[in-house]
Amino acid sequence: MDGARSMANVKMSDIASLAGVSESTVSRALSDNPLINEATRLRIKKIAEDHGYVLDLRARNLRLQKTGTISVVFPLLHEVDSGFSDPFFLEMLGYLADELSDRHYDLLLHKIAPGEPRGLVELINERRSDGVVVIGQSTQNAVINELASRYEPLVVWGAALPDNHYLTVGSDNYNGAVMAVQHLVALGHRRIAFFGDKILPEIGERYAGYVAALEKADIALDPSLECRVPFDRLGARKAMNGFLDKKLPFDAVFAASDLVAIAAINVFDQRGIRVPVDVSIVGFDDIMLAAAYTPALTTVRQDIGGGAKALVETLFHRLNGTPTQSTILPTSLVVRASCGAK
Amino acid sequence: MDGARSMANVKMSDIASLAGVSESTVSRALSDNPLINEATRLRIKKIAEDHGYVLDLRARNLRLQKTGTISVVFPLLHEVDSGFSDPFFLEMLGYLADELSDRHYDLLLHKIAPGEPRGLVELINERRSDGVVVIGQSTQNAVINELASRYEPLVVWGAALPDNHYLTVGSDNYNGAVMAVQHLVALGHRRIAFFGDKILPEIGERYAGYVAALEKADIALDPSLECRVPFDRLGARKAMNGFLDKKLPFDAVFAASDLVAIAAINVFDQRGIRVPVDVSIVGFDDIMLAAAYTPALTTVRQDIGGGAKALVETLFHRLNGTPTQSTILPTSLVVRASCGAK
DNA sequence: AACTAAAATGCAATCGATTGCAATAACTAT
DNA sequence: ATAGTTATTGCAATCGATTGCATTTTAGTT
Repeated sequence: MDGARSMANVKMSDIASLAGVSESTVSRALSDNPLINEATRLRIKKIAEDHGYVLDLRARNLRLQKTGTISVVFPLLHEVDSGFSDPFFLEMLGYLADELSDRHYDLLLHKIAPGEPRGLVELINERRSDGVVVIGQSTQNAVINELASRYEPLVVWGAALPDNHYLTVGSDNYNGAVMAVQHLVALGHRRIAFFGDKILPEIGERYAGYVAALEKADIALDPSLECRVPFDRLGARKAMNGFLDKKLPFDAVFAASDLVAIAAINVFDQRGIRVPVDVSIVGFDDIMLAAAYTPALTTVRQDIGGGAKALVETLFHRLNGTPTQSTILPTSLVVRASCGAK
Repeated sequence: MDGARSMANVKMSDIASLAGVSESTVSRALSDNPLINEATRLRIKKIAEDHGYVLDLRARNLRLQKTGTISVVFPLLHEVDSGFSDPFFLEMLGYLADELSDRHYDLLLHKIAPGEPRGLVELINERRSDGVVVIGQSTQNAVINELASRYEPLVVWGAALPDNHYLTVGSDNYNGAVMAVQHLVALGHRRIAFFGDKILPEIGERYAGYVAALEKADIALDPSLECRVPFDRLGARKAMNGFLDKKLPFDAVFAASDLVAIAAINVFDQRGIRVPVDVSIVGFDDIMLAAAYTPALTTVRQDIGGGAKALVETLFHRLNGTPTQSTILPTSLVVRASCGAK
């Protein structure tokens, strides 16, 4: 770990000697403290510049008791696929990176495995970051709740569950699902399947919207039309094939996410079921690839950029002590080819 | 920034008083230093545990002159799309996160805009991380080269350009492209278009492979069959539509990335050109969605997981002073439906 | 020129750890 | 017992900044 850094390592005391002043003066000059004489300030800045001086953030942060960093945590949905699975999360990450760097904050990326929620607690205790954004509550609701009672600068992307004690930012999953299903109903579909795992809070909300929309359209809910699709690719295919093997008649699918929709179209294709000719399908998320898919995916758009912005704003309000609330972002239906309406 | 942290903030000196020993002893006990008496060590650890003590990494890192963090930098390819564009990069990011967390290192995520390469230099100077992984040299080769001469713990994912002074880990783009094009040739195609922007080093290597494979097959290179597809979605569509407007006959496409291939299939579809019936297409990357696409994409697989591993290993060798070299990872052809061979 | 007010700078403590060296306690051998 | 080890523990300096308070310098007033 030595000899690795071959770059000039100028520190504040060096600049101080060079300028013939004290460290205090250098510190103040560099931070534009008005106590310092204009001429002195300029001279010091010039010297610092010339010698390529850069503040050591470790030291400054230790002194100031902050870090200039925000942790972004992804609870993994399952053990199988070790990478991030859903492009949705990744788009969110990109936007978060933008929002944070606009505020000159750094982004510390963490993944926590389903087994070990302790990770979150340690992350916080080590004081590596000034606040935490958790992307998706997954099945960790209880842990997050417990944690939030002791740690304030925490915001979660996900569903606003009734028993949450933590701040959330999330999409209006319920109404998004209602719109999706109503659209399918309007196209004349009656036997609409639900593909997704409603154990996850957000998916649960989407399922509730599905149920409500069916009820409103006077279509009896047929529980056998629900296919519990897990988040890993193989499991998903297996579940969907199992569903198809039952040979239940259905004319449309409301998929709980675009990824599920895409996987479904693929499985359908292999069995000669054509989308949207034989079956209409609507997804959820509007990931970048939804528009580029063939057929292009009808889907419920979540405002990912807006979500990232709200997450960061909410977090900074917390950090500054400004009162804030949870946010629910509106969703909208994007009609494309996969539902046959085009 | 005050009152934000409501969590108990126990520090080492607190544990020391509680245990009736000095801070030194606590420090040593917690790090299992054999100097400390077994009984004392256990007692101190117990107390620390009971009081939820966690090391303040800022302080430790300042003292030890390290950070326990690795920066991962994404040079943005274009100004338009502010998010990360390519799922390939994001899969890479996921794997890097795994590799680093296995080594108990944190991952600091950075994006640098095309305009301001200074970002990289500052990032390094602020000493926020012990090393840097740059994902894709983009068009920043000169900057990276200059930087690498002064800063050692730096590894770059990308092409091993002849004038590089920095360590790289990358795929065998050339041979991957050769395989892809040879496959198309073997299927009887003669007019094979190249879709991609060869200004980027890696794409340049793929183009070279394309040219070589054609030559070997005695097919004259037709420059009009090259379509310079930029990285942003709109620009890409525009370029491809422009290409199609020229009505040049072609029977296959070698796309420089899966994303380009997917976009191409989409544009083709809108014009009634069917894949693989009318045109065969081969992509590059094997992103997760390549298999899930309809038609499933024939593509050149890059070993992303292996790449991430090599990047991290190479970087740690650098940090430890162990001599290392650049790595070129083998690529392989994955045959699926989009080339019509299935 | 003398004195006061204001402006500019420096001193030294502090953030929370680690570690070389000195000091003390506990043992061993004679 | 006594000197000589050896096993434990503590002191104090250090990492690189920031900042309240004291101090010096400069400017302003009569």
